[in-house]
Amino acid sequence: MQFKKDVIRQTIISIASQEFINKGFKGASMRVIAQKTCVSLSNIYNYFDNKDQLFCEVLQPTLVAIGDVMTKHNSDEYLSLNIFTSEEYQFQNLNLFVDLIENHRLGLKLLLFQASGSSLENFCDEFTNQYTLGGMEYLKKMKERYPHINDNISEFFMHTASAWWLAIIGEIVTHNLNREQTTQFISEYIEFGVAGWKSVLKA
Amino acid sequence: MQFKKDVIRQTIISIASQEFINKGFKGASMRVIAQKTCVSLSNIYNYFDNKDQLFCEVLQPTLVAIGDVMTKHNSDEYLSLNIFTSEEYQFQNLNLFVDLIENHRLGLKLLLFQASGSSLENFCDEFTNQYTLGGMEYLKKMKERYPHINDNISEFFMHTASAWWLAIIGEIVTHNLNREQTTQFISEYIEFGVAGWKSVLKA
Amino acid sequence: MQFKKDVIRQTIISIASQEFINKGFKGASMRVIAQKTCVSLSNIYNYFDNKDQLFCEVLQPTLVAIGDVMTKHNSDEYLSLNIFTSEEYQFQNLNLFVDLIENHRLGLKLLLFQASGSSLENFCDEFTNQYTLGGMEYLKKMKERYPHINDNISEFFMHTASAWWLAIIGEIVTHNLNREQTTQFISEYIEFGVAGWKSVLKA
Amino acid sequence: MQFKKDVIRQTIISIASQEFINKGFKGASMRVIAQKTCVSLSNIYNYFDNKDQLFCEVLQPTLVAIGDVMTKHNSDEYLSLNIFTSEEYQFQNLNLFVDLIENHRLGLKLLLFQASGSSLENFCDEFTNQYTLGGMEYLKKMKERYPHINDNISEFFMHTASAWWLAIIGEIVTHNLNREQTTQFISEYIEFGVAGWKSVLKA
DNA sequence: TATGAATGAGTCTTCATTCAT
DNA sequence: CATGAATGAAGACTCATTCAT
Repeated sequence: MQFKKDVIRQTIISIASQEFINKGFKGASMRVIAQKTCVSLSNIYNYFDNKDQLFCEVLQPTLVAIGDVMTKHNSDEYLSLNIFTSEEYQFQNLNLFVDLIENHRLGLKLLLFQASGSSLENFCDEFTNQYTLGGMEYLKKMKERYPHINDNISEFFMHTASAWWLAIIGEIVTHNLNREQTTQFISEYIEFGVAGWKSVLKA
Repeated sequence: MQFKKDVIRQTIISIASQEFINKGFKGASMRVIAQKTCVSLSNIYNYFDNKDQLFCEVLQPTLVAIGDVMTKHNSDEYLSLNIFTSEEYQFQNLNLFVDLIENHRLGLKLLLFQASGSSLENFCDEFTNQYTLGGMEYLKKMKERYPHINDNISEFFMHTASAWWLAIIGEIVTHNLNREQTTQFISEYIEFGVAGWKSVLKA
Repeated sequence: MQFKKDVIRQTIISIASQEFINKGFKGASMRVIAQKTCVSLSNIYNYFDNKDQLFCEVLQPTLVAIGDVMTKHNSDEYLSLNIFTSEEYQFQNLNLFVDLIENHRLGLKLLLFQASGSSLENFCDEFTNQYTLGGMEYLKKMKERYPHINDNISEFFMHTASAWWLAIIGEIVTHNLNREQTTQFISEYIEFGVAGWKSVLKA
Repeated sequence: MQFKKDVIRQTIISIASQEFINKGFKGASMRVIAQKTCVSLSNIYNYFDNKDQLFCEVLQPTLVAIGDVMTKHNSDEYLSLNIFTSEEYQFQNLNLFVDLIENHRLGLKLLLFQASGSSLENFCDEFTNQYTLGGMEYLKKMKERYPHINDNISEFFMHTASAWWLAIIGEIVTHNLNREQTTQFISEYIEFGVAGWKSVLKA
């Protein structure tokens, strides 16, 4: 029973995911999702409270994964100037993002381009803002540890840099680059970014 | 009279544009557009056949501008190896895009992120495909004119390169970079691209 | 087991009662009742056939009590002119109603104001009609026993007199008068009514 | 055109009124109202924003009439002890209420018994509260003008007295008393009330 | 040109109820 | 006895669009 329930639940999520991808949050229809899942429309509401919650449920793994990446990315072990020279750091950071994209391609697509109208429609903006704040914090700590660096960075610049990452991800996801392509793509961007920051921080 | 008609028409387009930007094609409501324009709902249909056509009309200047850029970009005057070395070319090409973005920020935003559900929802894909074909054509002509270059370029590579531009534009548009920022941004990318192509074409 | 079953049954009835009071028959939801009772929705249907029956079950004690009052009220012991003079009668009659209201405040509220949509929605009307018929019967018997009274009473008048009582009850119940207030209230009305009937019957 | 619109509007209101009377606010269905009006469901929403607003619109004349009665009832001309002795006052006051009931029988029924679930469901309570406050004010002014009266009246008593009137109205309306019956009914109550207040105020 | 009226299909969601387990 | 799953009908309401005037 519980088994079957889980199966149906997953089926709904899966079908809904496709519908949301194809039609967007607004354009997707609960009726159609029900029909394609071969489930009565009302029965969907035994599994999910409403359309928005279904959408969030579809995106939950993606959101969790993003949270994980952010947590690791902001962890103390990165708090060193090695950021700009250590190949190891670059590699880890690279894999972090590549894995995220590889495993949550659809979710990221949804989140970035198809969430309009849902409660997650501002996720990207909020994410960028948080990421920006985190970046400013990080900068402050860096300055404490390495007093010679230039920390005169505008919040706007930081914001743009944050938005940058989302844009990169959006691009990769939009054009269905495979792992290899993604890796190369991102590694180039990391190179680019590291060089940029080095220059800016005068580190 | 004709004057007034045009004014109304433009007002509708203007308001509709805002609505589409804020709510997306699906989320925007003809009723709301009518109310905000202080025009009767049915009267809108004297100016535009239907919602989709209104959306297209909103985007027409943008589509035209994109077409122009493409035309110039593919015109014969660029059909020379100067592409990779001439600074003048780079500058022209750069301004072409910067102008496009500057003048059609909203339209591009609409086209790239809010067209889901409309007849233009596949515009980006189609555009990329066409651009890819155009690129392959261009490559062939180049090979005819400069036999020593390497034209062994996969269509996939060309496709990615095409998608690339749209992504860049999307990014700039999403984050509301101003002209100066945009210029710097794109010029860096052009540098990047030119170098890339030079290397790939062994030119 | 039977014990537990009864407990659950009573719990459902109790919760349902509150829901019906707050939302009315139509507005109350079986789902909500189930949730508040911490019982699965479908299990309610092991105890009650349907929403309407649950509603009736909630009201059963009230209906029984009303029936009792009516039975006593119409019993032979009252079949005497003492009705109009005996203080004892008045007192009994008074207590009958006060007890009814005291013990079935919620039920009466439900019956009078929240039964719309249920099979009991016409209870008050039917009750009034029956009460009217009973009154006419009573009048006939009285005439047989006390030929000198005037029995030329229209059914309409009797009907109004019947409706009267329900209205009084409704009022008391609506405004949550306590026992003391209720007693005074009703006793005044009884006084009023007795005087009225005395005059009408020329008794 | 405007004529037809008004006709339809009134038809909808009329049909809706019946439906609300028969089924209550919750029980009435917009679909059914549309069908009975021979109007498409969606067209109703060209006339009324939503079900609740339709309900309020149905009740508007009644609400206005109630407001008028209250205004007159609280006007300064009544601010005299004549209240308890003048036959003229009693007559005016009587007619005020009888007219209200005569002209707004259905509306009052709706308001008193069928508004559950609508935004007017608390109208009676609020009305009673306001009426109570007004009564206390009135009492104060009376005391200023006629210092010998007893103004030691609890707000609860005043509240009950206020609720009283609504109950009376409810009763008359519920049992469809005609004008003559209503007049007698209310005149009796006025007599009752005047006597009561005289006694309480020791006036 | 402009509009108010009208519509049918559609939206998401909730309903009371049933059934297999 | 209890439940989770399922359902069809219905809920209010919105949609883009049409049409007569």
